[in-house]
Amino acid sequence: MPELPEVEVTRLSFADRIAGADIVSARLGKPLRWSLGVPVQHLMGRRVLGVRRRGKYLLVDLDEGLLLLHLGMSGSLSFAKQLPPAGVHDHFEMVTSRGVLRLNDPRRFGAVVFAQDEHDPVAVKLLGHLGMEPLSEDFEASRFHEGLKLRKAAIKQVLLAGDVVVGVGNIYASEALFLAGIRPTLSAARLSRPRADRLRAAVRDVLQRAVDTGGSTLKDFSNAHGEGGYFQLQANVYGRAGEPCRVCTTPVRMIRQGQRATFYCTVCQPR
DNA sequence: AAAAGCCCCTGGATGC
DNA sequence: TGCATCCAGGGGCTTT
Repeated sequence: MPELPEVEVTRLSFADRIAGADIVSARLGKPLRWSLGVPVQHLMGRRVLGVRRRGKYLLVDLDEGLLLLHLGMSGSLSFAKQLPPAGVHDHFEMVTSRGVLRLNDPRRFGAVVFAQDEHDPVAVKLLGHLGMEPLSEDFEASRFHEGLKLRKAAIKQVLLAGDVVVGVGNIYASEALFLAGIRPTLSAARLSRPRADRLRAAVRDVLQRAVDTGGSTLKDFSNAHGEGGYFQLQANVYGRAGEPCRVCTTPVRMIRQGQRATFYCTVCQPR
């Protein structure tokens, strides 16, 4: 579910409010893809310093150590003074002096991991291979083009892989390629510098617009206040198989790349 | 080294 | 109504 925009929207919705909070208690539900790694008691008495984001991970900085949170495919966070009793899909909860932080994740592909710092082996395993941050200064055009040149795989799959640029998931990969006029099946290595620049701009543009509209709520995404996003309403191709392209009216085509659906316009994205 | 497949898991939609 | 099948916003791990 959550790609970079949804994770960032989530972060923005509670980071300021939880900063400075003291952890009173914590509990875990069913196992997630990765679980804490330390007893929950380890969190008690710690203070939350702030919340950062790296790719699709949230990094909750504590006065000692940090928590890596991942929302997987179906995760969402809530943060409020008070929350209803925990349901069957609430698998992590942290009571703090400023409110309760809770992770709801039906499919349990998400993760809550404690790391001593960013050099902790578990942090290196999860974050070490990640590519450039698309909305930050370090997303340099030349590095992007160089990274793509090393990859013969389809550009859509290279975007999804996250080792050249992070945060671009299945929705925004199709959307960015549409904006850039690039066919998703084209080998990444075959992108000229001008086209790589165009794609870089499209990735930034689509992700920023998605953050600004509260992310995409396809099914059940909501920020930490429980509010949904609206980006899905302006999707050009994602989820629109057979419907007319908003630019040229040609029916949008859906194909499969590595078990994932890809949507594109055969006319607006000629190659 | 890179690429392709395989899973992890639950729930909703669709079809018989 | 019941049951089977397919699909879903991710990504680390194993195998080629």
